[in-house]
Amino acid sequence: MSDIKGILNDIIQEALTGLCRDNDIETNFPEIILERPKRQGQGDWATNVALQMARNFNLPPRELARMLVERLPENEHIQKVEIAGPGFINFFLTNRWIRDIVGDILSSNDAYGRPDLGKDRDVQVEFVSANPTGPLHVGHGRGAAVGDITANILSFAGWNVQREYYVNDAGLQMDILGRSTRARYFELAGLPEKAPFPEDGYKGDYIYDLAKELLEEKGVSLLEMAIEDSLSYFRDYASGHILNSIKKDLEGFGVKFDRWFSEKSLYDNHLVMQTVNYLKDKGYVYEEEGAIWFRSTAFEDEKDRVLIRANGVPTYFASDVAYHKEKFDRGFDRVIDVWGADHHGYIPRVRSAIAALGKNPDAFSVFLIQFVNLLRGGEQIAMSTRAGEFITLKDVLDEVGVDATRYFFVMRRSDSHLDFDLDLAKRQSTDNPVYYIQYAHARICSVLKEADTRGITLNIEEGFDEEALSTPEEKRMAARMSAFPEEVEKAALEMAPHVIANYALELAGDFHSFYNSCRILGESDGIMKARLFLAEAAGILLATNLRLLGISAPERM
RNA sequence: GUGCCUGUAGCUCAGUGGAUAGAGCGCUGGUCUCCGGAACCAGAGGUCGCGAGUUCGACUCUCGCCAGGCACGCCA
Repeated sequence: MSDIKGILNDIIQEALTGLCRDNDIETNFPEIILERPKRQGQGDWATNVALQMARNFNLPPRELARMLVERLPENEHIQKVEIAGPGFINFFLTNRWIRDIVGDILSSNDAYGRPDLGKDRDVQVEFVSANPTGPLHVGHGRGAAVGDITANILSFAGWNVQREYYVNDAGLQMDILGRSTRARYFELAGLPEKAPFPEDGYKGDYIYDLAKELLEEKGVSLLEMAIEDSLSYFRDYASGHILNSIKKDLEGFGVKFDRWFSEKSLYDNHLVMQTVNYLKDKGYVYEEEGAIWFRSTAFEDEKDRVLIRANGVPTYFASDVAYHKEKFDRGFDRVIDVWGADHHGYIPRVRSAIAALGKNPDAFSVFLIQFVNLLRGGEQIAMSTRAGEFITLKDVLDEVGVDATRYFFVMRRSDSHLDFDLDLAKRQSTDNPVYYIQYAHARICSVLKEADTRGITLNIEEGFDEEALSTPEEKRMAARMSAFPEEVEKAALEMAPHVIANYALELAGDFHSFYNSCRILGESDGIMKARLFLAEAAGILLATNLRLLGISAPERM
């Protein structure tokens, strides 16, 4: 491996330690910070260590920098070292690192840049988890994309990832769904007065569709059914069908879950009551005004929470506590929930419950997803879930396609609002970042293919002349490629898929600049091969990024 | 009222203690005899919401304001 940063770090460390010893200064100095200067003329790498240490030495930073530079040993990677600005030390490298980085990428291929953060530990990512009471809307789509891509990144980073969807198929909402469907069925059968539509019912057209299906399948036979039987029949029929279409939508979006976990199963297996009793045994439960409370204020919540209502019905929170106990009992080292940002107030009580259950709340993290603002031609599209008027995920997928939809959902930090412009997303032009990235990949494939048809053979084992790569565009792209391991590590640690989305866009931009200013085929053999290897490495990296994003990497467009 | 998130170029956003704050779109002006012009280059455009503080150094950390969003149920 070529770890130029590590090499520089060692050299500086050594010089600094020596300098400290000679001057009777403590050698427990802070970590040496090395970064890539943004500006040209400031070298390939730079350190501010002289600025940080100047006080310890009681010297002006520039003077300390000079003393440090004098002590730096010769190294094949280093061309020259300069002191700049207030006391930065800038390193100008020989081209050796470019050969190393390109060689690494070509030999590691799609494994290049894999950080071993997970060390094969188990992590569960639970996301989407929309109630089966209606189709997935755009907000769920963002959660789906963020969850799925985060899972991809964690998996790439060495975690053993399980994707799970929590199905809220128990409770009051299900009954309302059943009554809504039943009311529409009676309405279509011409008897609306016999089953009035519930006040808080689901008004979307999809309920009519379900009722129509039932009329076609079962005729009017359900009109005669006793009310208790018919309610559960309509409820199960509606939730079952809606869940199926949710599964189909997600599949069409390229999102595949390892497990669909039913809330109802928690009740069927008595896990909810067992969990409440467990907390009771530990002394975190008390009764007041007829309800059973969890003493979450013993941990980090601002008020205690009801587990069992006065009417004997458990709250949603009760089953959620049971669910999280179940998750940890399955042995995950980390548990990640992806929620809509409107649920943020819920975090302290769940963390409290996890702590009360004797689990480590720091092994649990919640990933909040902010709202999506859907635009068309710059104008916001008005939506109302209550009135059943909203754009569904499927609508968006049908209109703009999977690749662009996935990209747009993760191009911004998850905790900030997202403007999603449908017109921009489906535009197949330079404005659209997805096509920009895919186009770079296709171009690379095209050049490599053209090289092949011209009978040019490439074998990285034979190496190439890195001195043939001399333009700023080539170095810029190579530097970007060498930064990929840090970027993917950052994306994994911070669970930040937008880091990958941005990186891919920047690398694509570097490639387009390079391609435009550097002729490849037809140049002298040394230059041509060096550039072909460079392009091939960029292609591998673009493909890796697109794979992490779950976006296709076309060879032709 | 309390808590959380956000405030950076005309617009949408990157940037979690370093040098002259970046990118895309939009605007202005350029670039192909040639490997894919769905591309590239250049220019204009900023009191980083406001004000203090910490620091050699602050868009970044702390505190206080201002503005927008969200949450504060025996709803889910």
